[in-house]
Amino acid sequence: MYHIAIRRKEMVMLNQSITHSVVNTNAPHAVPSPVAPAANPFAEITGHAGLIASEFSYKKDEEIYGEDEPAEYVYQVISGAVRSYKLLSDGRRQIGAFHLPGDVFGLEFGSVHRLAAEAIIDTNVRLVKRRSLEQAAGTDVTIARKLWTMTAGDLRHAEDHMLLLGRKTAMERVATFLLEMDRRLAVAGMMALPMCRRDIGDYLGLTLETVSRALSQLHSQGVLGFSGARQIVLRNRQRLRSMDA
Amino acid sequence: MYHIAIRRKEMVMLNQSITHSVVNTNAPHAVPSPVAPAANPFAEITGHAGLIASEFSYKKDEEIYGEDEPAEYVYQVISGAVRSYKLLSDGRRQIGAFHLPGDVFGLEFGSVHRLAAEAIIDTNVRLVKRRSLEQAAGTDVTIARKLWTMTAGDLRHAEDHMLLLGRKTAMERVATFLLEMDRRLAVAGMMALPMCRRDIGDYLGLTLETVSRALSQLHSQGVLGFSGARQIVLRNRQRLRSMDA
DNA sequence: GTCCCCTTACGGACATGTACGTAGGCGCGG
DNA sequence: CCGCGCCTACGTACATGTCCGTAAGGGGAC
Repeated sequence: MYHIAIRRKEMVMLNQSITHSVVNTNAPHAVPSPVAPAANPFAEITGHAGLIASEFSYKKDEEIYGEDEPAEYVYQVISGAVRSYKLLSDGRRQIGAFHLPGDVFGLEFGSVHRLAAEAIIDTNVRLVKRRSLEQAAGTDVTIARKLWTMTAGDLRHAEDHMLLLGRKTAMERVATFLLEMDRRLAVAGMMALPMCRRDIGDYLGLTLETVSRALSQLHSQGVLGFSGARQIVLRNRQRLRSMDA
Repeated sequence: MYHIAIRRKEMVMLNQSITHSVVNTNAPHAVPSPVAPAANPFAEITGHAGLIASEFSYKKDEEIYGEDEPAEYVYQVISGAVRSYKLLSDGRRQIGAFHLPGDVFGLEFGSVHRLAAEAIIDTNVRLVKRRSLEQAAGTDVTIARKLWTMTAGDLRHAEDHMLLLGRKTAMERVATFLLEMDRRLAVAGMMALPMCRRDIGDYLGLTLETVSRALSQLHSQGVLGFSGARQIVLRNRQRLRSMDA
């Protein structure tokens, strides 16, 4: 099951490479990109180097790549959401990052992916071959710098997240999470979370029950409001910031 | 106190820059470098770009740079040990990494240090100006690639550490720590830890007491032996690996 | 010899895990 | 088009456990 999904992806992507389409609108579920080209690191890179970018779609909970799989492509979320995670042998999971529209993910320095990636909801991505990027970086300092920038951005997030996982209380973690998501995906003061409580827990190093309890407590204190479990309005960001250690 | 220490460092480093000494043996506590030039990322870079590398010394517990301070220099440990950490407002601390002889630290993509750094014991470092590295990277793709490599290495460690902090038990964390230190600083099957139990705890997201309890338990099980609290011999690495989730 | 660090014991707190009740979404059938 | 029922996800309560915090004693390093 695992391997079948991979195999299918590779075949389609091969076709896309053969057609050399800059944007393959024949890809299943392809949609127009809502990402502004000006603020788009992918566009900057492909523009500079004339790289071929394809598009692809993943259904909810579909694996994009596995841990320790060869890193053939670098991805950018067009629409939807992606989780990057590591697993322990008994199934315990740590989500290292959520990737939202505009985010680049799957960029590796080495030859394999250090984390696995799955679509949280139906997701469209743009992708380029890692080899192409590496080659371009070998001759163009601007590209090389861009790759460094993106890895450094991931490192910054990881450093902040280590502090959260190692030293923050459950309530502080949830407050941090809400402020991060508010910053990254709030529209008109409201955010529509794509991920379930378990994903949030595995991101924050908590159980889904602890996340649920913390959110309920914040709700009863009037710090946030719900419109369904995943539609959240922050009513008191200052209060939330003061909770975030 | 905090600012006085910084001021003194900056003044001495300024002198070193003025003298343009490649290796300033007049720096306090300077010692010959035990780092092999061939496997030395600093030597690779400075060799390529003809950068000026100075040396400097820090006493036990001395601050090397603070969180959010301008990142003027990039460092390499010659001898001793360094901890990089973040603090919460109430003093809770998360150590993100230990830097041992040969390790490069303090490399930032942005203009400020995202973590603070302190000498764990008396420590000698080699350092180069960040601006020089950036300039060299702007013209030399090899340098640019090297910088990316180092940041990517830090990211890999951070990703592994997020899994530890978010999902491993106390015993698993200590087992992971012991195997990491064994790999990085064991000589003749024995390791001499430079850091105290509190540092270990703040690295692993535990208290020093929990670390102590775990080590005692491993000792009573014959997995490790002590020659003083910080001299440890691993007697059963396989057993330890099986404990590391 | 002195001091700091480490160890160890005990009580307690926070988060967990289990269990169960509930609500909302979706498909199916009418 | 509407209503029903199933299913997944979410909320809540209680018992448990792991880890923490305090405190006191011991040992090694300088």
